[in-house]
Amino acid sequence: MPELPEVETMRRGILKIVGSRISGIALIRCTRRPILVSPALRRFREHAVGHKVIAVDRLGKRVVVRLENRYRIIFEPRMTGLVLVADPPTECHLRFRIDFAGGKIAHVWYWDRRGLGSVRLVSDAELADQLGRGALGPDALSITPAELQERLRSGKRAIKVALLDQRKIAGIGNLYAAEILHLARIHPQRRCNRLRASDWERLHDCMHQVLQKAIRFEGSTLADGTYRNALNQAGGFQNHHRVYDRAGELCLTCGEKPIERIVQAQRSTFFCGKCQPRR
DNA sequence: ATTAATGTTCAGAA
DNA sequence: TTTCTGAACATTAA
Repeated sequence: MPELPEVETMRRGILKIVGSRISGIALIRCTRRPILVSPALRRFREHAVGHKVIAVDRLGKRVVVRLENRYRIIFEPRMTGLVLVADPPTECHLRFRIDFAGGKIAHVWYWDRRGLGSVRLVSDAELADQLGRGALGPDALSITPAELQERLRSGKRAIKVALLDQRKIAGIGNLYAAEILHLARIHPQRRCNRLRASDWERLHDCMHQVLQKAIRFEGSTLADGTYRNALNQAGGFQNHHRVYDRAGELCLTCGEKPIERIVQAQRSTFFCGKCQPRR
């Protein structure tokens, strides 16, 4: 499930489209519900086709393709979406295609098995408006320690749940929340308003370490094998998970207690009771 | 054959 | 204001 490191890997995988001109757009109807409806498709044809890409950015868990005309194409993969430049995992869940003229990359594909994700075209103004309303908090890789503390500290929620709130901080999902809290030695059920300044500092530092390392390994491809990079290759960070999906196995850090699994906000949480003490 | 589980986001409710 | 719940979806495991 693409989180910040996976989406960052997708972004890097299509960086070579910068400077190329979009020559066409194709909607691929692979299931009863298309990823776009026809007004959106018309908008794409009107404002994206014929225009050059000037940058590829990332906003939390979204890939943002910036065009010369102040429009942006936003890929939001959610659970099973992939942004590809070649070889989809299967033909049958291809949803959308962008064609480029005169560059190294001829096509960018959007593939999505479950179809919960989206591809949207928004103007700079619309995006600024959404961000202005606080739809997304600061990105987990650019947020400062002070900002992190300021935005989360007053809440009563468990820190694990708060880290998943994209309006507070953008980019962290279920897997990386578990890994970050384990490295930071913070129990996932500790309430935000009970964390001390030193906890916030450590949390910020560990968040950076975990995310950067995961990006270096091009993200995590779990047992279901869904996540792939833009070249349809598996990531490697799953081999470095210390708690995620390891319930019952001995903690790799202390070697003394088995990893526990609990449910918070209807999602699995994994942690070590010894390395991540309550309080 | 059916049911649960998976995890992200959003709408709507508490 | 903040937090919580259920729905959207497709596929697999039990």
